[in-house]
Amino acid sequence: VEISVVTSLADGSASLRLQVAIEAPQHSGLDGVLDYAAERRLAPGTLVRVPLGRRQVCGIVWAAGQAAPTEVALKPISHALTALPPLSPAWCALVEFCARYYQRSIGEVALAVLPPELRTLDEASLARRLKRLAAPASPGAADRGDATLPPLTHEQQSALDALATCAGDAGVALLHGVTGSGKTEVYLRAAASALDRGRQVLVLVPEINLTPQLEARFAERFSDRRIVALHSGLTPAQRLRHWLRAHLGQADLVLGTRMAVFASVPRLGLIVVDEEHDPSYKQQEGARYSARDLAVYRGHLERVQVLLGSATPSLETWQRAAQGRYRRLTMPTRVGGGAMPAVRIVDMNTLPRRKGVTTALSPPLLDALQQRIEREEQSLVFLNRRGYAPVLHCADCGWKSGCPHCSAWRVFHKLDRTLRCHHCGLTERVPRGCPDCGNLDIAPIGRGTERLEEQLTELLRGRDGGRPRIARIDADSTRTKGSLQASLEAVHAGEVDVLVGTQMVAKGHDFRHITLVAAVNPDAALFSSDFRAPERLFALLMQAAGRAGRDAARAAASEMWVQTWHPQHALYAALRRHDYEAFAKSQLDERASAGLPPFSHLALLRADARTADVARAFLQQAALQAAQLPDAQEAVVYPPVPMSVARIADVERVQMLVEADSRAALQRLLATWLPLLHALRRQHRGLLRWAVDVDPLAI
DNA sequence: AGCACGCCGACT
DNA sequence: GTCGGCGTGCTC
Repeated sequence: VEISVVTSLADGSASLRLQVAIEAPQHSGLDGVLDYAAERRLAPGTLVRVPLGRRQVCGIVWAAGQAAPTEVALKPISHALTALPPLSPAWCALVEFCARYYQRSIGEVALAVLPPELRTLDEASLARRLKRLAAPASPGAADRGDATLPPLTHEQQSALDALATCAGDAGVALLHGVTGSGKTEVYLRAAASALDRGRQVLVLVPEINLTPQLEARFAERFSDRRIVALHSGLTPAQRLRHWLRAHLGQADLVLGTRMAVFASVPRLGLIVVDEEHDPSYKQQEGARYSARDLAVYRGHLERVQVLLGSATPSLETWQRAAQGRYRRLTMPTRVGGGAMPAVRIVDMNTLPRRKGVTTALSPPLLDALQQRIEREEQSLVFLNRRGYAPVLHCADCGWKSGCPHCSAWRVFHKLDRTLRCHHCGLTERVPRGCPDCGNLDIAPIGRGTERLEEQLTELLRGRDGGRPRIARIDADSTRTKGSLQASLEAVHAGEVDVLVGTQMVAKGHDFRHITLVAAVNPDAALFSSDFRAPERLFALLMQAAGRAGRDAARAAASEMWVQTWHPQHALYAALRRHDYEAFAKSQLDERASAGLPPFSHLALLRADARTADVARAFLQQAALQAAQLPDAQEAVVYPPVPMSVARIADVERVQMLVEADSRAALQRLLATWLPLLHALRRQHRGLLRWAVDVDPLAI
């Protein structure tokens, strides 16, 4: 910690100079920590309030090298929140790494990952909240008996044995277990071991929706321990309270979404990343960090074990395990010996063609669904597209329901008779007739979950001969609080015959009575320009398949149906055999020959502007600048291209791919290049913003 | 990002 | 004559 004495205050009194990370976005140009004067020494990690321009902002005392000399007279710190224990050096190191790696300012990252409420508190209200937290001791160590732990399978036992041999050491383990193999039990036992050593455990899940279920499992097992959740669904007050409990060491288990990787945890003993392959771990705005990658780094930093779990690991993780950098633990069979669902590929080409219907529900699938209803079993029909139909169309004049502000169609939602743009949010009532020619006969093209629900209601019969009981779960049906929970409970209670949903239902939920899962129209991802689309599709379908037959007694009869126009595709062949390893190998071979990740490292430079010309010109200039840099030879900068949705809310979006053989080379280039872009920006009138995405997931 | 300052159109 | 539009620039 470098704190030097300065004597430049107006009244001539001696004072300390210290560095403070403050909340200032990347493009503000304030990329470093700022210097302030203080009358006494403050530990790094202490929360402070400081003047910045004409306002007061929250800051964190930062440990850093020698302060850069500055001409600006130092302003004094307004006050320090010393009631709060300072953030640890390890926490600061994690933030610093994140800022450097993802090319954002330290202050931006540090303040953005604190609970918003904490940034606004003054000393008095902080003291009040801390006092309230201090009151109740740990929830009575009443029923601590580990009486009824479920027996472990051999696979679970050997995974845990392997973890135990290096417990307390740093190191990453990949727990590769098929759906239903009991990964959660391994998490629970590994957590128990860390808790017994007096440590805290951090558990990451990809989606908010999955926290209640996992939280319940942990709460049931560790009834004598305090568990807190950290995710954006909490009220500001809850989030602050939970964060403080973690920070003060009162919470033994911290469970949350990607933001939780930054939880301040003084006695960290284990990090679990469930469904480590899930794209939701990548933050998509601001500092675009990967919570999974940061978890690995944090484990390394704090010398604790990191457990990455998945049935379909990301190829990056798989590759590292193959290289021996991660320890691989494999659980290839389901608990109770249940079989994986038999995969049936329905060749849509062989079905009689009906005019205008391209993605029909095939008769064999409808039969299979009907049979499940008769047998009082449940089915899940998966379609990754919400709304009634993706576009409306006028057959007379050719009008389509485009969004006036985006290069995208507006989706027809029949339930509330609206046309909605899923990109900018524009929502209007469906016009009575074609807006261009007045034709009253405008028709939906394609199908979303609303329409699928409607079609299934028409085509299936309930067990009593009446209407089938169909539930739909997607972002629309779960908008109001508690509605997802209510729908899930209806499914669990057997009040639903067929569950229709988007990927929201394919992930993680433990349905006991589902014996058939169907993917109605998954083909689009096979021909996406995004090289990761097949990996995502395979993971999603494997995960969806895993919803079937979770009750071992019914597993033998469970099936996964896939309707496709490309039944010979290698992805489906691998899916049919539940052969992740073969799929991963073929994908890695393709990636290797194409020089794509994990065999190269990517960054995307994005530019947003009112016109595509301005955005493109900025990126072209930026590419020219990059070519001048000493590290230019180590990277390839590709020409700018419009993003797949080129315009959103009247903003044109263009991006440029940067590729390098090594992470270090990419980092070197970005570190020297991006500062130049702050200056370049000023030369491009009409450029709204630029940003870099390191290790982008979608390109 | 805020929050200033700064120079041009429709109102009391 | 002012209120206010958002362009430009600065914050230790």
